[in-house]
Order: sequence, then C-alpha cells, then structure tokens
Amino acid sequence: MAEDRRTRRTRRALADALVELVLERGFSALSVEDITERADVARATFYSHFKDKDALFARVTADLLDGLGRRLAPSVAGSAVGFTGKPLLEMLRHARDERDLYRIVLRGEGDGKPLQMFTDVCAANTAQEFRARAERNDVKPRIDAELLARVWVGEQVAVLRWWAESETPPAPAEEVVRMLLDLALRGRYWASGFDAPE
Amino acid sequence: MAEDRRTRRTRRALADALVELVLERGFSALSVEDITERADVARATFYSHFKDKDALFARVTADLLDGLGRRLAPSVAGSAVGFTGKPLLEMLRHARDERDLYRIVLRGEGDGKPLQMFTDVCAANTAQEFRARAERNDVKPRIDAELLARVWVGEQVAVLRWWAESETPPAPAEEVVRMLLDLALRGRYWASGFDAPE
DNA sequence: TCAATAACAGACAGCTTGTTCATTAACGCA
DNA sequence: TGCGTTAATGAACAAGCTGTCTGTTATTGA
Repeated sequence: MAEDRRTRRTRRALADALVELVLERGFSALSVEDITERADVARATFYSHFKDKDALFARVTADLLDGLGRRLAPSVAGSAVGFTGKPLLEMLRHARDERDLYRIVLRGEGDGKPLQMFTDVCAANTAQEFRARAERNDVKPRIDAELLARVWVGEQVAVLRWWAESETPPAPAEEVVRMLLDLALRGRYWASGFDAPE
Repeated sequence: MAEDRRTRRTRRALADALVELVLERGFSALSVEDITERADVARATFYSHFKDKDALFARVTADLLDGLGRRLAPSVAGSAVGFTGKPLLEMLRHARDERDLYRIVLRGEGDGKPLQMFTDVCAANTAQEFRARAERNDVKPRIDAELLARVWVGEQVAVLRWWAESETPPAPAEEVVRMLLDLALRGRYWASGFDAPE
C-alpha cells in the first residue's frame, strides 16, 4: 500500500523545481509551466497533484515543518531544565541542511503565507513550552506567554534568515546559539557592552 | 510646479484601492483591473503611472517609510541617553494610524518584498544607532552590531504585527513599549518570572 | 482664455490558467 | 511472468490577465 513510485518521483521533482525557481526568479514570477518544464513533467500532471502553485508551496512548507518537528522532538523532550538553546541549535542545523527552502520561506515568498505557517507553528509550540515551564517551576510570568513567544520566534526568524542568507557562514551554529542565548537571558545592555543593567 | 491635482487624485485612489483589496483578497489574487475598478480609474491610466502591481505596492511602501522616518526624526535625535523606547512608541503610534497598510506589509504580501524594504531600512538605522552609541560611550559591543540590529528589528516586527493584527488593541502602546523594553534590557528569565538571571 | 497634459474607452496580440480527453507507459502484486 | 490498475502524457479548449497603443475628451495651471 506504499505510495506509487511514480507519484513520489513527480512530487519530488515538482518540489525541487519549485525551490530552485523561486530562488532564481521569485514565486510570483513563475508560471505552472515554468515549474513543470524544470521538473520535466507534463503540465497536466501538475494539476492531478496540486490545485495550483500555492498548494504545491504549502505542501512543501508543511513537509519542512514535519521534518523540523521530528528533529526537534528529542531536544524539546529533555528540556525540563531551562533555556538550554538546544532546540535553537537543532533548528540552525536543519536550516543548514535545507538552506534553499529556508531562504525562500523566510523571505516571505508566496505572499508570506508559508512564512506564517512556519512562525505560527513555532510560536504555538514555544508559548506552550513557556506555560509548561512556568507551571512546573511555579512562577508567574511577568509578560504574557503569547507575546513572549512571538517575540522569541521573531528573534529566531531574524537570526535564521541572517544565517541562511549569508553566502559564507558568518559564524558556526554553536556560536550563534551562544550569542542569542546570552542576549536573550542577560539583556540588551549586556550585549551592547555596558556593564550595569539599569 | 506642484504636482497636477489629477495625478495626485489618481495615485491616491490607486494606493487606497490596493490596500483595501490586498487586505480583502491578498496581493497575488488581484488583477490590475480589480484595482482600477475599485479606484474608479481607467485601466490604461494605471499603466501611465506604474509599471505593474508590484511597482504600485513598492511606491506605497516607500511612502510609508518616508512618513515613518519623518515621525521618528525628533525622537531619534534626542536619544543620546540610552534605550528610552521613544522611537518604538512612535512606531506603534504610526502603526495605529496606518493600521491596514502595516498589516499587509507585515504579513509579507508581495512575496515579502515590501516587508524586506521595511526591515532593511529599520535594521540599517538601528545598527548605525548602536554603533554611534557604542562610540559615544566608549564601550565595545559583545555582539556584532549588525546581528544585534536584526534581532532587535525582528522583535519589533513581531510585536508590531501582533499589535496591528489584534482586533481589539490588546494593550495600550505605552504598556507594550514598557514590556518590550523590560524584556530587552532585563532578559528573558526576568520576563518569565524567574528571579535569578543565571 | 488657452496650451498642455492627464484621463478615458476600446482594441490588440500574447501568455497563463485550469479543465478535459484519449492514449501510452509504469507500477504493484500474485 | 503476466495482468489489472493507475499515473503520466500531449493536445486542445475557453476564459481571463497583461502590457501596449490608439484617437478622443476633459481638467488643469498659468
């Protein structure tokens, strides 16, 4: 009952073609024919798999999120301690492996809808994690968990983007994590080089 | 030598129609005719002003940035002190006044290009501000100014979006500024409700 | 008032979309 | 290996959108 090899091959070809072409010309500049041509697939075949360009992109993004989730699962499970930065590190590695796809998603290609999928999922998980942590340690957050999660994800997205768009890696993943963690935990004054945090 | 009243009227009508329609249906779903119809302008006239949809959107975004710059000028000039949050407050107010436009830009409509314009300008200014401040106070930043700026702008964009998308204002601008400033300066541990920042 | 010019409606070829159909080829399974 | 099932193909279609050009009309600023 495993998926037919032909469908797997075409879907994979279409997905790869999409990523390549979006990177080259931008999502809105592409026609379905551009994609099928690059993928070496008949145009009619495209429509037997996806409603339109956006559906293909949405599917590709959803798969990316699945992959990320699977990679993150172990490091999230063992994070009862505090802000270790392990999930962030895993995310950076994922972005290294799927660099092109990360680039087009983070750029907001597709009217920002894939990016929204991405941030919404991350923010929801993060917020839940925050709430769970607060509960476990019996502390009351001084800032709404939802807002806190949005801000944290906003930071991460900014860093991911900077990281994925740089031609030569500006810093090893471990160092980026350290910097961001220092910044997040110790505050901006510290990061700017000042000593007194008030 | 002032601009012809007709062109002013037409451009304004097109800009307003664009914002309305993007909010309703999304940028990629719009045809030029949709826009001209809503603006009550002949289709041919559109092309005598703009090359295409994207050019119109780019123009609207550039104007928004102009307006923001003009509003920010006074508070940036007087910020020799430190992180006062005055620019952020002014930005939130600007977002309140131009809510619809902010929403579509921050969503990443137009394949994220307007949003990129927005973040690039903000990040460039912020980075320069960071560098100037470090120079004035003769301190050495512990984190690269460029990265620091990207992270800070990433936060701001996340908050702006949350703020602009909420149906009923979730909090007054002043309070949002206070929260974000506390978070930025005192760090995540503090925000989460913990006492010891290490 | 008048010259300049913006706005207009209409028409144009060329391209993209999404669908349908009959035909061919690849697949999984027994 | 052979067989029934199903995916892929290429061609054709109407409908819609794009970008450009036309001659004409209406508004504008001086």
